[in-house]
Amino acid sequence: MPEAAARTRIQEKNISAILDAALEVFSGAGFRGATLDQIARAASLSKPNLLYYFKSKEAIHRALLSELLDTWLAPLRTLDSGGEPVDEIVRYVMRKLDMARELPRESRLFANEIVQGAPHIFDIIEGPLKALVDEKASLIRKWTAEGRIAEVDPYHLIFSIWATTQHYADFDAQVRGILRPERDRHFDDAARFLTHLYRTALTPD
Amino acid sequence: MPEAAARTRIQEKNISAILDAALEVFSGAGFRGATLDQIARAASLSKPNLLYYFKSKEAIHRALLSELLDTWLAPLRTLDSGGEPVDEIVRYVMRKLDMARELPRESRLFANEIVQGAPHIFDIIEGPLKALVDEKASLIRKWTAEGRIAEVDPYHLIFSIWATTQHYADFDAQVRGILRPERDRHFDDAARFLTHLYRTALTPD
DNA sequence: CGTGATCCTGACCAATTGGTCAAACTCTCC
DNA sequence: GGAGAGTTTGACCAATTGGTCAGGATCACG
Repeated sequence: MPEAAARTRIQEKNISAILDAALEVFSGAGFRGATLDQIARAASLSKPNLLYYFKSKEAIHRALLSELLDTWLAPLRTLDSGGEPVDEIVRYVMRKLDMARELPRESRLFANEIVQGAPHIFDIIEGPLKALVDEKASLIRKWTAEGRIAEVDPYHLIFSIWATTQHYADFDAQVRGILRPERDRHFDDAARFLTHLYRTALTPD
Repeated sequence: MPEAAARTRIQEKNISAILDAALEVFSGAGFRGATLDQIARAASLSKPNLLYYFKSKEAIHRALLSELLDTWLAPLRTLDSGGEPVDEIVRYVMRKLDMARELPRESRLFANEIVQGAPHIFDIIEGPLKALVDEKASLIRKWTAEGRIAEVDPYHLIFSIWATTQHYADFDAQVRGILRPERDRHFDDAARFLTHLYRTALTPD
């Protein structure tokens, strides 16, 4: 890939076309399931031209993951010590659910990666992601200690929020097969259900 | 594959070796990520010998999925109208969580399949699975109507149970990366958390 | 023990796939 | 408008992969 520092107009356009195409293909087929030909076709470029911008399939994948990781974790970062704890967490759930609706490809990209053992991002999970989760977990523990939310394991609370929200993107095929809903209708129902679930479980007795 | 009706001792042994090897490989790499060589090696057979028992890679995958589907859905089938509703559902959650611990490969096999759009089992999802879920959803609705559990959308309740429990198998790499726990310790914490989550959310006010 | 069915293998094949390269084309900027 | 950097491509390659096949080994059974 040409230097990021000074990008041509053409580079700008093609690199973002490639990343978008790669997101489409990788998220639908996983790393090994995706082929350079598919990505090239989706980006309307020839295969050698792809490899002019990225030196390998791996390089495209790596670039995609690191480009999207920040976006993906942004909602958790905004979990803040100001505000009413239960509201704060329910708001986080709603933001994550919105992301599952708006960015299902991104969700599935990470799902594919992690289901297969996170071979390309395990160091990020153990490092920066763990650090972020640790930080938010102790915030939640503080809230518990102050009696402002019910006593729950903060790590498993976070896991359950990830699981329940991302489910609607990652397992979309199953959800649609069972509900056969009109477009996106079920997200509203999911929002209502999850609000109830977390509000009742977190409100201190 | 030779007739199921009358199986040789050798067939019995090799077919189950193949299916076990295939479970290992497919669950870790997805359908396209898996290769016949890997499966053959894991089963200690030659590749042509694999293809003596199953006529294609697809055939192995199909056989695996249909063999495991019943096991996988058994816990939902046992959700029964007898007994206290909240206990009944919490018991279902615990059984699903046990399965994530005991049968993570099976969970990941289905996860891989569904994340990638369920190409091989969409008809099963729309058919028998939907029928089963519909049936249990109306049981839950009945409980709601009788005031024996809180008012919740039964479909999204079931989705959330699948999501939260299977998460520990499917996203194991992430869970381990963040918790770094001693072997399986975190399943006990998860059980406690999920019990609290569903008990409080489902107990009628 | 022999014979037919079952089981197994090495050699092979065609298609796909990630990747290379030299040559040609096109843009930018003086 | 021309020189040099930047961009694109067709032809090609080696490795991998799913699958075939003819023949040989082994087993069950009368």
